[in-house]
Amino acid sequence: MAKAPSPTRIQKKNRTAILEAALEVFSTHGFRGSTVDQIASAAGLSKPNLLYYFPSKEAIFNELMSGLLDTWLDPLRALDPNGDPLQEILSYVQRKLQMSRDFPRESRLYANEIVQGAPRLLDTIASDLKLLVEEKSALLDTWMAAGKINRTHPKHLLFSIWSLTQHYADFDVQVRTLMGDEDPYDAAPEYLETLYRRMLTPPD
Amino acid sequence: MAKAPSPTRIQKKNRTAILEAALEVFSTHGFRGSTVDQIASAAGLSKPNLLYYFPSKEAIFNELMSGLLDTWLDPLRALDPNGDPLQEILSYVQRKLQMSRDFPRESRLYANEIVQGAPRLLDTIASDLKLLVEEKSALLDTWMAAGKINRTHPKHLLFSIWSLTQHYADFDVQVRTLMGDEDPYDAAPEYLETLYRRMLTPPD
DNA sequence: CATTGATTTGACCAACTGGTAAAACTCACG
DNA sequence: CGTGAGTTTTACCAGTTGGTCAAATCAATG
Repeated sequence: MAKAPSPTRIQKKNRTAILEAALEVFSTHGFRGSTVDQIASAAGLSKPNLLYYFPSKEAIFNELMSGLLDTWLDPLRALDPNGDPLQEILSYVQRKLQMSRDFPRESRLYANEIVQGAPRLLDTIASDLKLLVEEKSALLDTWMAAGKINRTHPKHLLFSIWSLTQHYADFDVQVRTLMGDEDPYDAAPEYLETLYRRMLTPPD
Repeated sequence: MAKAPSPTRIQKKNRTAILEAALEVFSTHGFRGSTVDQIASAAGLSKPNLLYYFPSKEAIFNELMSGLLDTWLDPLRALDPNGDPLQEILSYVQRKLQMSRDFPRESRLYANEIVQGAPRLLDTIASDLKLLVEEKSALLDTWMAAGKINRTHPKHLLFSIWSLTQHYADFDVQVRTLMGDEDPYDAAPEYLETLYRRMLTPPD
C-alpha cells in the first residue's frame, strides 16, 4: 500500500526541520492561528518548498499529532499492575512532570487542541485514550479494593495527575511570571510527591 | 476623561449581545482563530454593524478580558485572614470549582490566552495578579507557620487549586468523553475536598 | 409628521492565506 | 561532463479577513 521510495538525505533533513518548526509554531498559536509561511520560515524554507514535502497545513498538523500522542501516553501505559501501588502512582506523577519540563511545547500543542474542543482529535480520544483509561482505572480500582491505596474516584485521580503536571507546561508563562526568579520545577516534584502521598497512603 | 453620552437602549442591548457572542466564539477558537464575521452573526448583526459598536476585533477581546479577570479573581480575594484556615481553603476550592461549572467559556477563554503565551494579557498578570498572589501567599505562610495547616509551598498550592478546578472546564471535552454518562461534577467536589483535606490537615 | 441623530446596510479594499504551476536550479551518478 | 531525478524559486490565484465609507433606513422628539 504505502510506497517507501527510500527518502533522500535532504528529504529526511527537511521533513524533520518542518516538523520541529511546526511544533514550535502550532504550540504557540494553535492550528488556526498558525500560517504555513510562519512554519516555512521557521524551518528555513520557502512556502512552496515546504508544500513540496507536505501536501497541506493539515497534513503537517496530523503527522505531528499522531507522533506526539504515542509518546504522550507512554508513562500511563507503564503503570505496572505488579509494582507497589503507591510507588507506581508516585513514579507516574514524576514521569509526567518530567515530560512537562522536557516537552512543554508538546503539552501546549495538546492543550490548545483540547481547549478548543479537540476537533481534529476527538476520535483518538474516544477510542485509544478511552481504552487505556478504562484499563488503568480498573487497575487503580483493584489496588483500592485491596486496601493498598486510599479509596477514591480512579478517573478523577488520573485527571488530577494530568492536570497538575501539565499545568507547569501549559500555563508556563503565568507560573513563571508569578514565581519570579524561582524555577517552578525546583519545588514541584516535592509538592506533588507530598500531595499524592498524603492523598493515597492508607491509614496506619 | 471618558465621555459617557448615556447609552441608548439599542446600544446597551447590542453591546451585550456582541460580548456574549464574542465570549462564545473566542473561547472556542482563540483570538486568531475567531473572525469578526463569526462574532457578528452569532450576535445577530452584520459585520459593519458590529464594527459600529466596537472599533476593532481586538477592542472586543480586550473589553471581554478585562471584564472577565475581575470576577475571575474574586474567590481568591475572598480568602479571609480571619476565617478558619482549612475551611477557608476548602471553600475557595469549591467556589473555584463552581465557577468552572458555571462559567466554562470564561475559563477556556483565559486558558486559550495563557497557553498561547498571554500576548494580550501579560501586563495584567505581572501586575494585578502577581500582587494578589503575593498577598495571599503570605497569608498562607502565616497559617502554615502557626501550624493551622501543613507546611508546603504556598504558590504551588495555589497553582494546584487553579489547575485542578479549571481542568474540568478547560479539558471538558476530554473529561466528558472519558467519563461517558457520568457527570464529572458529581464526584469532583468530594474528590477535591478529600484531596486538600488530606494534604493540609496537620497531624493532630 | 418632519427632522435630526442613531442605526444598519451594501459595496468595496488592501492585506493575508493556503495552495498551484511551471520554470530554474542542484546534485549524484554513470 | 552530461543527464535526469530531486529540489527550490518565482509568479500567481482564488478565497478569506479586518476594516472603511457613503448611502439608506430607523426612531424619537418637537
